[in-house]
Amino acid sequence: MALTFPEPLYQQAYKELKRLIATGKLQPGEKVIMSKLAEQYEISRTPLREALRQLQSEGLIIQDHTTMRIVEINKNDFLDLYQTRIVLEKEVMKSIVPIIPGEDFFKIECILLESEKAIQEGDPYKILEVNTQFHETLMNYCPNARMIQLLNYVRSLLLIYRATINKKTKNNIEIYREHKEIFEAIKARDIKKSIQLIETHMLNDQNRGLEDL
Amino acid sequence: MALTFPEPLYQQAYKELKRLIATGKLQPGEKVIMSKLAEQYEISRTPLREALRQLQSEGLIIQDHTTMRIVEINKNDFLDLYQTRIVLEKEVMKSIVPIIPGEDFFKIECILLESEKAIQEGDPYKILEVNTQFHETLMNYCPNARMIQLLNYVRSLLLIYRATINKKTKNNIEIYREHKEIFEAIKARDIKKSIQLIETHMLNDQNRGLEDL
DNA sequence: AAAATGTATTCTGTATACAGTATACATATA
DNA sequence: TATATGTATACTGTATACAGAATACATTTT
Repeated sequence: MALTFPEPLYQQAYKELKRLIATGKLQPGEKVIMSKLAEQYEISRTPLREALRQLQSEGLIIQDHTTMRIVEINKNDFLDLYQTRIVLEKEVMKSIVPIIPGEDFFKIECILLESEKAIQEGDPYKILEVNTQFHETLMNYCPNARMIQLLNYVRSLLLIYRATINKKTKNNIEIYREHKEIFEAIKARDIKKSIQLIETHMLNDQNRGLEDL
Repeated sequence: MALTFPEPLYQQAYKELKRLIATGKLQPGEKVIMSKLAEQYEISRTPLREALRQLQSEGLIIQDHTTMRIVEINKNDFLDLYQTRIVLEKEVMKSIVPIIPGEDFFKIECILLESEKAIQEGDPYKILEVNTQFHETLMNYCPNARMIQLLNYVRSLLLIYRATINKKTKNNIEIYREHKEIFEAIKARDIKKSIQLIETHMLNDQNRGLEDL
């Protein structure tokens, strides 16, 4: 039996803080007081600080001389992030369409089915999760690990915005349709169309988000 | 008189470590022993660890269970980074060509003149510096701050490779010519050509680097 | 001599202590 | 009442202490 080691606290703290930001428990612009957080989670400041530094270098937290804050939401930045995301998503799409193994298509079909189910059940948390899964599954076929890393980075920054963006059922159905279309183009190995569809999907996503900023 | 505060140790350490990596003093694959480094720089492990975590989240250092190492050089990764860089550089070029103010052209011309001078003097350190300046100056006209951030990130990872790549005089002249061509296209506000030239320049750069890997 | 075991040493992860800086609040001064 | 000053409190940056875990090396066993 292989013993499993508990994850170090600085990693746990990192994940937890990221979750707090993504779910809006830590609001944009909010002061982050190390000692308070440490006390709250009953860990010392040492591992917590390491977690915060990581978040800082990811741009989720900014430090102004000595006080840390959750990064502010701002429409321009949102647009910048989406513009960047689009460039990367298109390039990723270009690379994956020819190489996704045909026998893996059913996996993606399953995710789409899950998505349909989640929408019918009206479970907003699950919908978000499955949608994320759709993109992540596709993305991971990209042979360029650095491109994936950057895309993940941009997506993680967009989490901050996601926390404040309302989820409407109308949107969820739209998103589902767009995902399905993208998948069809991929299955047909149609690179041009896949790229065009992912771009449209991203622009729609951007506009859906923009309504709430 | 405005008093100036000493930079915190974790930031100083961060910069210093990055420098050590970029100059090859810390070799790719080398073990990073926190306690040794702390002793060497006569600081405690606490701020050092924070610096290391930052470098880790930037991908310059990787941790394998409990041991940290400088990230390994590897041809595939080098190509991945360049592919990513090309995508970003092209997009940046697209956005800056129409908006660089005409009255700023002389600034860029100055950099090119500096470059010429540095080549004649055969000062390899200055050549590198001026070349870097050329790209950074252009880049900073891009209104998308996030795109710049990502590009900086990719370029900072490429530093690891730069530390091991030989600089040949022949290359420097080639690079200078390519820069000059790019600048001419920008001055002519020729977006298509500028994009095409930056792509060629990047591919050449990649191949010049590849020779030494 | 090779494999297994025990032991010392090194290193990491974490908590805590302490100094110095910033902030907040009360009190004094105009 | 508004501004300045003093003082307590809170917070950060850094060093250090200590408990495991990993590693290296010596000793025993086969």
